[in-house]
Amino acid sequence: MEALFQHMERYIKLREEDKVLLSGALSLREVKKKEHLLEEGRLCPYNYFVSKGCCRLYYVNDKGIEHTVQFGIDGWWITDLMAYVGGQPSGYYLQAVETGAVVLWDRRTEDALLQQIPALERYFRLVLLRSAAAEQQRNRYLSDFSGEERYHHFNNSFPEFVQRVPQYMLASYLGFTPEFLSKIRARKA
Amino acid sequence: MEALFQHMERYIKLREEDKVLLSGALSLREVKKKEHLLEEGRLCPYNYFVSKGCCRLYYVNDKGIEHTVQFGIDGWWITDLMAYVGGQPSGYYLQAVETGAVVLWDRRTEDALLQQIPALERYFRLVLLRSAAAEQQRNRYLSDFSGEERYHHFNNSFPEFVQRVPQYMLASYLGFTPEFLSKIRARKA
DNA sequence: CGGTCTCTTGACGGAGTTCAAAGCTAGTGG
DNA sequence: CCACTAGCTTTGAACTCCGTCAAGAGACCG
Repeated sequence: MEALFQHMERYIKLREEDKVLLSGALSLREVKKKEHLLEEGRLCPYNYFVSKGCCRLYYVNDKGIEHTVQFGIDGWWITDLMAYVGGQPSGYYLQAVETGAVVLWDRRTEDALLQQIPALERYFRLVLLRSAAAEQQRNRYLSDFSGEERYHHFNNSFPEFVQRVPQYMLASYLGFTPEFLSKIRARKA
Repeated sequence: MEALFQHMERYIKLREEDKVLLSGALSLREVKKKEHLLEEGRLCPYNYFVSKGCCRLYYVNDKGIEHTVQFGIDGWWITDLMAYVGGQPSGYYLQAVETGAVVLWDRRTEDALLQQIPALERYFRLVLLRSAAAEQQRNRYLSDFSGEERYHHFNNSFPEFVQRVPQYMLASYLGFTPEFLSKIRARKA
């Protein structure tokens, strides 16, 4: 929870009473490695702030193949936005990649909190601005680079992160099969 | 400009004085077909509201191939978010696909306007929420469907829009070459 | 240890690209 | 209002990246 306050204070000022309000309204949830926070077909009234550890958002296509669409590490928000906004059943799974903790932001208490702490409107606007910008960037990498280029680029940009996740998750995030990732690595060695 | 007010009023209430403030701070710009609002290498201190017509955001890769990353029709915001947020030179082009008009939202007057009309924080939060959700959706289509499936899906979803844009733009948006689009169409006929 | 994930390796196949050339369309100026 | 040109679309052949399938080798956890 403290991690969330710190994150918020990078963008807005929080008074002590705001923190009290937030502490009362939000809940911190510990998650074990591989545990699911959301599964396909369920409603998703939450936005998740990764306080500690690492989560991933993925879906399973009709051939049974997993596709990771987002990793969320410490200090990122992550959720199925369509299901969060629209209230329909989700088409995604949200899973803890590592043991850690998330803060649950509940859509059903969102309006009340935003009224009591108007600065949060600004906070979420800025957070969304950055995540939309990141998505735009990711789209560009996915469409412009070859699989091998994406791997090397990602590997150079986040060398420590690559060690933290299994290769099949990384492959599905980078948009190719685990077999192909294995072949890239064999070439480079 | 009136189109923008209507869009804002779908999410928040605007007082007459707010509209006066906005009218003074924002500018409406007419654009001719094929005209560029932003070019690679330039700064991008604007967010663009498409008031009438259709714009597209694209980049050119090192082989000289254009990739359309977003279409913005009436009632959508469109810009290079990285360059807008970060203030670096843009890596994108923003071009009018049809003759029309856009409203320019200037980052340099953003803070002042948001202070004078706090409800706008909420408006932009909700707009960004929806556009981030749309990007998440688009990512899924791009990674999970074959080129041919994407074409048919898009064609069924937006049959009237497909008529409005040249095929090479559509192909680059759907993630394949104009030649391939031509072959899909030949198969179906 | 034993079983279940995870990673590697190789042969084959297919979706989509590249290159080149020809046909078509639409905008522009005379 | 027609003719010309530049840009857009079509078509085909060769090629490539990467997926699929299958089988085996590690690696991790109870």
